[in-house]
Amino acid sequence: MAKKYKSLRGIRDISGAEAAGFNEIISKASELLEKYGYERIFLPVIEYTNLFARSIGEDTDIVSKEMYSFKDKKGRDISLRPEGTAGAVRSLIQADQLSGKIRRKIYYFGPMFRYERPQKGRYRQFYQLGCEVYSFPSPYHDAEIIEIADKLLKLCRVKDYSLGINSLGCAEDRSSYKKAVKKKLEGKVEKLCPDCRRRLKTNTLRVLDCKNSRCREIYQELPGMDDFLCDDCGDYIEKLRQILDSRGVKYSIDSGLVRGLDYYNGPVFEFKVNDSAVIAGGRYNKLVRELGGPDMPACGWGLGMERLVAAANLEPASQKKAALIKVEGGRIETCRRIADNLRNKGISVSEGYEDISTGKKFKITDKNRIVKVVIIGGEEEKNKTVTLRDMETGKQESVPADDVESLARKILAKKILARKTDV
RNA sequence: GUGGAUGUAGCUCAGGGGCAGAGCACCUGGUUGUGGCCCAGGAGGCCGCCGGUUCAAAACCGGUCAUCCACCCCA
Repeated sequence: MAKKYKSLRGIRDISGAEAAGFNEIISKASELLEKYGYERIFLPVIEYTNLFARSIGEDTDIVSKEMYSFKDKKGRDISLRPEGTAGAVRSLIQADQLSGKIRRKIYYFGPMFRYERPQKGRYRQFYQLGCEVYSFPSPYHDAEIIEIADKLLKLCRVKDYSLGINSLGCAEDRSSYKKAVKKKLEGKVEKLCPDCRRRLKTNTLRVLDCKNSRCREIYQELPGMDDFLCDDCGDYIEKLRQILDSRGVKYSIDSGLVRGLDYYNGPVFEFKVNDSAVIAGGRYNKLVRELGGPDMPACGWGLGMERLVAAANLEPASQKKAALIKVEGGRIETCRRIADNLRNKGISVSEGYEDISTGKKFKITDKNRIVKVVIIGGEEEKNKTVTLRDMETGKQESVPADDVESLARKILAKKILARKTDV
């Protein structure tokens, strides 16, 4: 037997209930976002590596150790995108969509790639849905994307999620805060965990996110970021809080929330379920400029599909389904005509023309959890009728073949329940 | 990148140096115009891969790859 091929490490196939969940979340999210004026864009999954290095930050873990990078046939350094924002900004600048525009709102969905050890809710190829607003900085925009995220989680019936908010301030605020943190910790470096000792040098603010209890104790004494915010940044986050309060969005201030991408400044936020971030984002006012575009502030978030599907309580997809079974004496033309008639009525119809026993056809129908079956055979052809069978009750009735209305009504009539308990 | 657990049939797993196993699923027939239940039969495996120890390895040892979990980090 030939060798069986396997998918790459951390790269999975998504099918069945999970795939249905993806479908449903995408349709809920895009409907919601479009109501707010966001337009979908489709972006490439590969870009030049330096786009990500420049935007996300050379020293971040994502760029320094988690990028799926390689050389193409001409030796160019390219990477599979680890997130969506860099490509979105690149695309808008390239098409000159930002200069002179007052506002631009976009959303995207697709696979992202990070070369990490796979774990629960974390894969090398994973899917993100994200949205972004490019416009003058107004806390109403920050509030809007947070509100949309909140609504989406509610639409997906996610239970027990929490929203944390923080302000990273502007570059000046951050650098004075960093200095203060370093100074305060100077004499205590030996007491910190090895990770924090490293972070202190490479990515100072990340120490605040440490889970180590001894580190946390030490950090209790640190001043908060909010003490270092300039008036503008302080007013901005305050205004955002007021707007969220007035819209009934619940949140808490989380001064340890620092984010792993360098391009953020100002407000940042995370929606968490069981300590795992499901939707996270913030403001990035300097990014467009950094990537060669005009001075265009922006904010946005990204959503982890695998994590959201796992946390969501979605209704099973609507079950407007029927199967069509041709038995001895039935004509394929008749079956096709009736199947199409029903499809025009919004019913999903699967036809089975395999040359197998009738029992087998019913068995397949049962396996596919289809409850309503339209049977067409010699008897029906002669009487110009079809037989409609309910697989749950076992009852059958005869319906005129071309009375599409009544046939469709009967198929949709009873809400189809889950299959009799599999005992 | 670090640590732990686990790789045996499609799935869930048992076994433990000497015949490759169970349940579920699958296929055929009983019943070629009727599924589930029942009965009878069947198919399916280099026991993850490579090497070592041994008369003999699925089992013991080493390596490797993969999966899961935790850490790091992140969505």
